[in-house]
Amino acid sequence: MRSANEPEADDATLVRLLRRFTVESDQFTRLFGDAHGLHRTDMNALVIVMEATRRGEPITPTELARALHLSGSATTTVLDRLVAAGHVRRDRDQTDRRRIELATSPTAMKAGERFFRPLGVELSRAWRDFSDDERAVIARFLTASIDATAQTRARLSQPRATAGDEAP
Amino acid sequence: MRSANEPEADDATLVRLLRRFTVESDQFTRLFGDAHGLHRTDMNALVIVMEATRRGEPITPTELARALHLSGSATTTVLDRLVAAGHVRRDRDQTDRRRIELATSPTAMKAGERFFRPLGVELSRAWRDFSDDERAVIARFLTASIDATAQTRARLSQPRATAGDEAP
DNA sequence: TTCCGATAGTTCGGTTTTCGAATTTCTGGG
DNA sequence: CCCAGAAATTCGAAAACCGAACTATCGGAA
Repeated sequence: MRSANEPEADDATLVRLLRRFTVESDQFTRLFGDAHGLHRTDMNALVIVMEATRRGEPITPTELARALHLSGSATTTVLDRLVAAGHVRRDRDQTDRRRIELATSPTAMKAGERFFRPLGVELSRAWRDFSDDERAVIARFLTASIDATAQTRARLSQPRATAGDEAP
Repeated sequence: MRSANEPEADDATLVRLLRRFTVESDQFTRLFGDAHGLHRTDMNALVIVMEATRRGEPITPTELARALHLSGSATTTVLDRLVAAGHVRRDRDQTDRRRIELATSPTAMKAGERFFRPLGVELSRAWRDFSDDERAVIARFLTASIDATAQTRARLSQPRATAGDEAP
């Protein structure tokens, strides 16, 4: 289709574009936080709890702490803020009464949807001209990039053996 | 090329993949911060200063504060930390002696390159099978997504007129 | 059953980050 | 020369975060 007339997209260009997208995306979510009196950590926590709620697998404070790379005590205060603001509810697990299941309130869910809807609409508009084949290419690209990043991170965070042996 | 046998990539799927990439990318940079005793804000600041230095357009503390969405005083202490750690240098502008130009030290630059090199290598490996045409599609997709996000953000942060009029 | 170690979550005191309000130094015009 | 404004910093005060101690609960073992 379009080999000439198109700016060449070498590896460095793709990296640059991905970086620009991540910072732009970050700025957008920060806008939501500013509009609702939530700073970065609260935003991240709310998104994670929302995602878990929507998926039907409610998250616990300990799991949230791990996801946020935050201490347990700091996570408690984060949840205190979110609960005080009416965005999150703490539900005790009845089978194991030590555990607590976090749930997002319907109002917070609605607020989030209302805020992110315009972005979804605009993205859909920006993507409407991509064919199924092109979408498949893009999905393949993103999946490969995610896997490469996760794999490199796992390798760098676990500099166990340099080669060969695995099992004890 | 590949219409069947490929998982369908509708809008929701692409959004999900983009989100997964941003969080994965975030985790990776956080790993660098942990390895060098830098928390989130210091990392962000260092990356911004690095980018400006590499581009040959050194950034000032005020611009950095705006980029970080941070107050001026907080930015000063961030810079104090980065300077104390030997990562950043403050150079007074000679033509306007009020201003200060930030510059990253060569050691910090090298450390950053050494750390992010493995990721670049892995990404290049993950992307090596994409043709020039496919890369063009991906670049077009990313550019469109960046523009859509930036445009939506600008619109939501400036709810001036609902329709029609622009110029005074 | 009762006891004990482990687990989930919170509370508490202390350190680090961030902010808003001065303060200092410098520029550019009137 | 003088003054409004800009750039960066300093100075308390408020907020976020952490590590350790604490409470409540579960799951077995004696």
